[in-house]
Amino acid sequence: MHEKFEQLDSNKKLKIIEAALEEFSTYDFQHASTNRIVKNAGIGKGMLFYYFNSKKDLYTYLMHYCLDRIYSQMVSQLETAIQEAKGDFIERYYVTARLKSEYMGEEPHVFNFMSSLILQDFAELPNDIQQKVNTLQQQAYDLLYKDIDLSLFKNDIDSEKALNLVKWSLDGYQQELEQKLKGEQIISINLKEYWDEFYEYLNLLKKVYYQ
Amino acid sequence: MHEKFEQLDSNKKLKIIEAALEEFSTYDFQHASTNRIVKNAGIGKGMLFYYFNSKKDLYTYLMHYCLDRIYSQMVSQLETAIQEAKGDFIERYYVTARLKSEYMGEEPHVFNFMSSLILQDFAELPNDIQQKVNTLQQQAYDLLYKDIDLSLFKNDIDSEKALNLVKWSLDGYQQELEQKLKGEQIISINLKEYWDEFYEYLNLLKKVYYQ
DNA sequence: TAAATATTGACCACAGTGGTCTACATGTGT
DNA sequence: ACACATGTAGACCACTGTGGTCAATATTTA
Repeated sequence: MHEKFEQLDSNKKLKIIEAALEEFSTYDFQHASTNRIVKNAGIGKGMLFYYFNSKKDLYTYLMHYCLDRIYSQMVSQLETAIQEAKGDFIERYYVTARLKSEYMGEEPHVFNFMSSLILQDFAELPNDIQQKVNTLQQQAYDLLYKDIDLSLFKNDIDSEKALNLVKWSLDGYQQELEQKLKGEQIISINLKEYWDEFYEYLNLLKKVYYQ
Repeated sequence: MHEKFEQLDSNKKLKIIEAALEEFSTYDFQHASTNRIVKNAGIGKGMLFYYFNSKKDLYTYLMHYCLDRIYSQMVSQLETAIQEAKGDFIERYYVTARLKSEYMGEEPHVFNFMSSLILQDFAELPNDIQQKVNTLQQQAYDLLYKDIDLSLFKNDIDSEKALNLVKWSLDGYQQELEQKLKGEQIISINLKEYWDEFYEYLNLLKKVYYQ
């Protein structure tokens, strides 16, 4: 299908993919512009349609590209990280959030594209894409929630609700962190500071929810 | 400036405003289409430019319209709601979240437009708009955080961090609720169920953070 | 050197743009 | 009944941008 494109020098390939991902993250399919994509990718208009049959073909390629990439990179990492956290849900969610943050730093285009994808009407996506997304979400969910040690929680609280509250708390901190980092330059010293602060919140959560 | 528009029958006025708000919530200023606005508002193209000088003029009008509306409707309600909650931060945040949800149900177009507004680069907005937004945010912040009774919290926890954790927890629940309500028809019975559940979460939060 | 392949961007027919203006409908005061 | 002001629609304008093509070239390969 895309032999010509796959045979390309990987730098050039990446540049085209990133330009396209950025365009499709910013505009929905209809309003995304192949002209802007080729301009940002630094290639002539003709090449895009030499590699891909159509705009739709490119879009479909990108969906599979991102899903496969996330799958191959995230699942194994998540597996080992969660294994280390054992049955401690707070630790589990912490390492998950941290992995997510790191991935967002490494591959922002992939991340943003996937974010905009799942915001769309799920039913409009091709079946194979829907299936891949479902599989991925199911796997992540299983890893996070299977064999949690509920005995860590205080006896007199509803542990199911407590799990949600922990989740929302850490999601909230993460969102705030993202917002902060948008404003300033990302200096790794600051970053360490933030992760330290994260850890303090973690300890507070353990203090109030665990016995 | 817009005498002709203001003199309009209020139903017609509202229909135009809502069509425009929806368009500007969906697309950024450049890609919003006056053609779609007049089509959705059910008026001829000429009328829009009879009421407003230009697309930009309409956009500016909408920003002021929404800010004034939110200001006049929210601030007083928030004031009395928070007074009832006294120094109890968890109660304060609960009533705030509830007000926000109710407003979103009543005026979704205004709400969505404002959401998309503040996601933009703040610096690009006109100065008077920036000022209005700042005033509004400051007032809401003051109402929420002034004279909180910190003695309600357990002694051995960092109350500043606890405030954030409570905030993130309730934000998280609210977001999940919104997502759920998008899927199904909004039946007021369900809605009651959700607010009851919200209250259970509230009690759990009080149990773990308050002494 | 010739053939094969990679690459470009001018070009196409067309869709959509913000905004104008003419022609007509409706109302108002006499 | 009429004249005049105001309200309204949408055809129309010049223009920008669209996805996609293709003939012309540059580059690689044999």
